[in-house]
Amino acid sequence: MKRTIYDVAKEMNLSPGTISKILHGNGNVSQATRERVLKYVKEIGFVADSSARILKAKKSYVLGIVFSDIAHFGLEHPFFSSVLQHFKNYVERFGYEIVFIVNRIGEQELSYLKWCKVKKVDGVLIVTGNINKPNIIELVNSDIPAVSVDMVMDNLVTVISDDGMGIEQGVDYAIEKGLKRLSAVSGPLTSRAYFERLEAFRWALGKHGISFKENYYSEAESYGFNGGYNATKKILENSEKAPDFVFAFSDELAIGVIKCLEDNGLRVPLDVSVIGFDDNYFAKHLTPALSTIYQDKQAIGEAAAKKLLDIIEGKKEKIVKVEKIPVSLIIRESTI
Amino acid sequence: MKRTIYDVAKEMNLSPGTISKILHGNGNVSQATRERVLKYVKEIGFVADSSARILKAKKSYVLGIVFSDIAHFGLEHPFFSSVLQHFKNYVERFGYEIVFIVNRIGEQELSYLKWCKVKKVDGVLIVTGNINKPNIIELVNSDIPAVSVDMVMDNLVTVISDDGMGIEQGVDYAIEKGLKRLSAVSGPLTSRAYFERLEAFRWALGKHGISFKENYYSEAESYGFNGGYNATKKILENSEKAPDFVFAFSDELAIGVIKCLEDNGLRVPLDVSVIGFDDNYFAKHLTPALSTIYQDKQAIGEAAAKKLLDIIEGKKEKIVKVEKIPVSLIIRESTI
DNA sequence: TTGAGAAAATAAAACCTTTTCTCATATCCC
DNA sequence: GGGATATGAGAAAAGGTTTTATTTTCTCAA
Repeated sequence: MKRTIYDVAKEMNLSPGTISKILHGNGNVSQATRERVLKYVKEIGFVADSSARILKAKKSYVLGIVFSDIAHFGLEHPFFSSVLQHFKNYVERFGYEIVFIVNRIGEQELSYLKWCKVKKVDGVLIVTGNINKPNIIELVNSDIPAVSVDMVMDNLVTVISDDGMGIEQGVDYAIEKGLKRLSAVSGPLTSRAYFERLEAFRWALGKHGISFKENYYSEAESYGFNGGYNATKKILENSEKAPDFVFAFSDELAIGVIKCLEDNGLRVPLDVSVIGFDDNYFAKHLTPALSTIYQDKQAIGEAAAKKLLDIIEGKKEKIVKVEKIPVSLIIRESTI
Repeated sequence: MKRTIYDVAKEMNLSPGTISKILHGNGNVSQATRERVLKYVKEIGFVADSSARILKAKKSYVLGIVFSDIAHFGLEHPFFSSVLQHFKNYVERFGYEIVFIVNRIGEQELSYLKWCKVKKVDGVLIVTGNINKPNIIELVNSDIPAVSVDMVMDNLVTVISDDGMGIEQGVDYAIEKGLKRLSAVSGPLTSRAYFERLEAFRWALGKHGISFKENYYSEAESYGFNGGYNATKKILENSEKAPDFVFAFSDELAIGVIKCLEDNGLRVPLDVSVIGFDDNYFAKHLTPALSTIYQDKQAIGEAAAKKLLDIIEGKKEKIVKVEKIPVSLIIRESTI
């Protein structure tokens, strides 16, 4: 009962080629037949077979997603999954669908790039903090349109939050409130975002004439709660006077930071103010509700989508290489 | 520079058919040539074109995911995204990949079923609380292998948490602790899970000789924080004596419940104990840390994957129609 | 009426596999 | 040694589109 384009052609006394042109191409066909065919096609609900189309046309309307090993969070990662959701929504409006890139097909193993070629994906979105995988480097340097979120590389178009802006806002706020002993807890610096936030933190201190003190800073050995907790412990141990402000470079870290502070008899925000980074959806439900830097996941996802579609459609010239999405400081209860 | 199976055949002095058989089929070919070809193929990194393969073989090794409109959460939904992650991990081990089903291809709109046919997906996973969409019903009643999580329908294989077990454990615990005025806050009953939890709650009360009191129960008008908050308010207003236990049928609701309780001068857990449902990853970081029913997302995702692959591979007989995954009670600080 | 040129439609090749059927060769048994 | 059977490999069709080159049809001016 499944119809082919050939059947449709027969039923309409036309050739398959004409039907094809009407459905997808833009060759010469009269307005009259075009409308007639469109009407009929809609009526019988005909849709051209996808694999045959891809085979011949070498275009799939499929976008590959590299979404791997993000701190072993995968799809559950609150930031990346949100970005992906908005990316998905955006591209679907333009008839694209998304599929996760894997490194095998059936029994055969292959590189990401090879996979993309074999699948004829039109482009890829790279969502990962992990920059140094040969698989990804190969992909980025290929001719496949690619956009990344949160990962900066030569010749790779990227959308990121304006980390510098966020850090500056947080530090400015602390200064404004008269806080003196500003400290910071970063995630592993192998991640670009953390690295950049640390740089910005140094810079922002400098702006206010404060010198960066090693003992008020600690790099967590892991991303989550434990990382934040242990890093804070280290700061407390290494400093005569406890800090009165700690900038946690992610909300997850912040939870650990606060817990550690409290375990050491310090009250948040009375004794020390804490600011996180992300504004994950649980931030507002913590006690105290977490002050944090809001990252606009929707803007990021959509900007990445737009850029990727632009590249695919050949509008290369108008694409700026790295786009920074503004962030904003949200003050809740974890700061004075 | 891209090689076809025809090129490979030529280079090895064989026919394309033979190469194909070696790579994927299982026809008659001698061990010697098989090994020779396999070696060469690996060496040059040849992989057969996907669309041509799908076109001819009518099998795609692609699994469609219906993942729509879950309370407008999408991929960010902590429960479903986790289940999906584990599903994905499992099927990838067997050479399958996943793609999100959408309701259009390029410019053309189509039903989920049509989409699956056109794309030749081998099976679908339905991840949604929303049962009554014609699109989904049509899909379920088709000949496409389907498995769902959290959605029970005739002739649909399903994997769910053992909601009854969870509720019973929670109620048992409350009774054991001597709590007397047990109340419950449910999410919208249009969702099967909530409906079943409510049934179980009634039953569990009965088991202990307690009658279900309408004024100690409230159905939230939405899924999240606000839903829980307002539902609790209603209970407080409708009852002479405040409950000393409230079973929130999700962690998200529980946050609202606790907030409302506290806003009304009731201390958790001193005055009233609260138990949630899910054990989302933020549950342990709330204050007080939330006691809750742990749902095993990994077991659910993997069971669903296994079932789907079984159906696809024709092992229909050995499939039980609805599989309930055990849950467990986790006591933290929100209960006495 | 004719013919040039534009517009519309067609025919057929190409895209790259898989699979069925057939053929050739090797193996076996009496 | 000869017929029967197994085994390995190939030829060719089929799968359903898109696209290029070609033909047919139409329009309009001379």
